[in-house]
Amino acid sequence: MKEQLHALLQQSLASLVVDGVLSEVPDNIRIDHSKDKTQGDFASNIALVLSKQAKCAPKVLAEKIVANLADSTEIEKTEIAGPGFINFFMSQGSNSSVIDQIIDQSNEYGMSDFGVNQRVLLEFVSANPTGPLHVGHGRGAAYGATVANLLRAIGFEVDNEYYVNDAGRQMDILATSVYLRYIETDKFPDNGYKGSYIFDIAKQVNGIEKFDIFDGVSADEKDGGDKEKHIDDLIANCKVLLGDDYKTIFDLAIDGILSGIKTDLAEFGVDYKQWFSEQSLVDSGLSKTTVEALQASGHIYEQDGALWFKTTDFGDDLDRVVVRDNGMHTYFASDIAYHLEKFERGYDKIINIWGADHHGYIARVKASVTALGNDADKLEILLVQFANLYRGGEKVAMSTRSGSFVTLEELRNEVGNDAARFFYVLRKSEQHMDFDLDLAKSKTNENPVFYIQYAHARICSVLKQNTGDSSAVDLTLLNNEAETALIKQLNRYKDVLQSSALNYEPHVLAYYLRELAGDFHSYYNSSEFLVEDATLKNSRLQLISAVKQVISNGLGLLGVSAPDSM
RNA sequence: GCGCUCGUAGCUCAGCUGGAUAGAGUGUUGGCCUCCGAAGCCAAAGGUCAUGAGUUCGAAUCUCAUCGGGCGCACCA
Repeated sequence: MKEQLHALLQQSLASLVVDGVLSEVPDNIRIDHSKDKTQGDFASNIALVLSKQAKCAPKVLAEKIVANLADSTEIEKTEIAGPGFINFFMSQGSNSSVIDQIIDQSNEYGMSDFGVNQRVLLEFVSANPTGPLHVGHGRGAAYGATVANLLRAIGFEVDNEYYVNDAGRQMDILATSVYLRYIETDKFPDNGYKGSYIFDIAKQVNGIEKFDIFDGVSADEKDGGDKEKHIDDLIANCKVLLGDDYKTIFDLAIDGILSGIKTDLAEFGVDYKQWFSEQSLVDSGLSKTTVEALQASGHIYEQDGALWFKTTDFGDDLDRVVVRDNGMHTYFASDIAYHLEKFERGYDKIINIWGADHHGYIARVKASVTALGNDADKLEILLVQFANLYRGGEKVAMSTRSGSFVTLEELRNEVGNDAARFFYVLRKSEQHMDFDLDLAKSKTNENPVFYIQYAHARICSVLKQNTGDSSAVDLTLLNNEAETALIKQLNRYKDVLQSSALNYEPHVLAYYLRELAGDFHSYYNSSEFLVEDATLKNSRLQLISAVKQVISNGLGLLGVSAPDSM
């Protein structure tokens, strides 16, 4: 319907170009769903946009545009309003035809082929496997999974990926922490992982000799020493004394934590196509050859014994080290290789979802992409802000270091997956959010998840009570205020879905569903559905069936269930 | 200090690729169940869109400055 209006406007503008009123037809003609019913169903600001080009007042131009519009049975009337908006009032039949479309296409309704034949790589969460996911990761998980769903709904082929940082020092600290819990010493490094999950992993270790790995190590911070050096010494001792057994502990630690993360995400409705190992980049030699490639193209220089990548040539603030003076590759070096590898897989679009605290890394990663001859515009980095938890009106204190954080699993158990998924995407991703645990748990009208689910359940309940023949339907009977509003809302769904997806903004869909549910609840209170007149009854049931379908489809994309009863 | 980001109703937030009287929820106040699920509906009150300039026919939206909050500025990952 909107497409037809678009074509009609384009035609009209083209004829005005022939008449010499306009010099050219713009390629971005905007048509919006009117926010107020007195302004019709659709509105265009095109006359305001082009008034300068036409050298006449917007209202005058609007009249010319309307006069040149071809006749259409879909349009009941047009009006010029305000400073020069053109308002389109569509015929009732044109508006209500959406109901049939929704019923026909059922679960598929709303989908489109906008992104057909385009492949997207979406990397998200990618938390270090040094402990269970916490509520901060949960937001990235919910956001990423929903963005993937939205993009798929409009035709993109999306591959979800989790980058596993299984190489490097943090993993050694993890393994050493596990070993220390295994030998049950009362000494523990300041920098070790202190969480209770370390004990659980340590319990699975058996048959490995218990050495005193504190022999000869430098002092820890609490004893006036350097905590970094202290733990590095412990790791070194651990490796030497344990020999092959070190790898056994190491693998046990990472496998244990990673499988926990996988289970957690799967239960949260978040699925991955691939878990990409950082270590695999080292093993395959790609990390090394990537640095060599940068060297060959003259982007690397040596200083103080380290190799620096001249990212400032590509807009970064400072140059960055890729190989340390001890010969170790930095995390950044792996990241360069990883992104190169991503580009080589031939995706049309590569999206990374990062915690907002990593925003400082965007410039250097994009620099590396450009330096290696790829198009950095293909790489989009979306940022997700932290979530603050509130319970009983008080902010829940969290600190990763001390191990006192609320895990994603605890959150899911406390508020349920539906509420967690919905609350996480209810706010714009780059916006700080306050997550009110009490509200998410409440089964009252304060809770938007239940408000929407309730609308769905209510419709199911009504439909269940219907008896009799349902063949006689006349959608033109749906013309009271509540019905008109509801039909108008249904007509918006496809556009909402598309813009929500293209802008990576799930909250737009979440807000829409709340509005749709609200319009339904109003309708429910103002009109009776199961009336004597069979044709009217069937028509109303068709309408609310369509509402039920759209709620179900929309919630599905958000990863939230649409129960028949609650 | 430099960079990024945010500042909209008591509270939590939409609206930001410039457009018509700035919107929801919650909270407050007052109404609606002999009727399909009251986990609902209706209504009222509530605003210097942080502040000040600028661009424009038109600014919550774009530009600059100031104030205030968050984050980032490692040969860590």
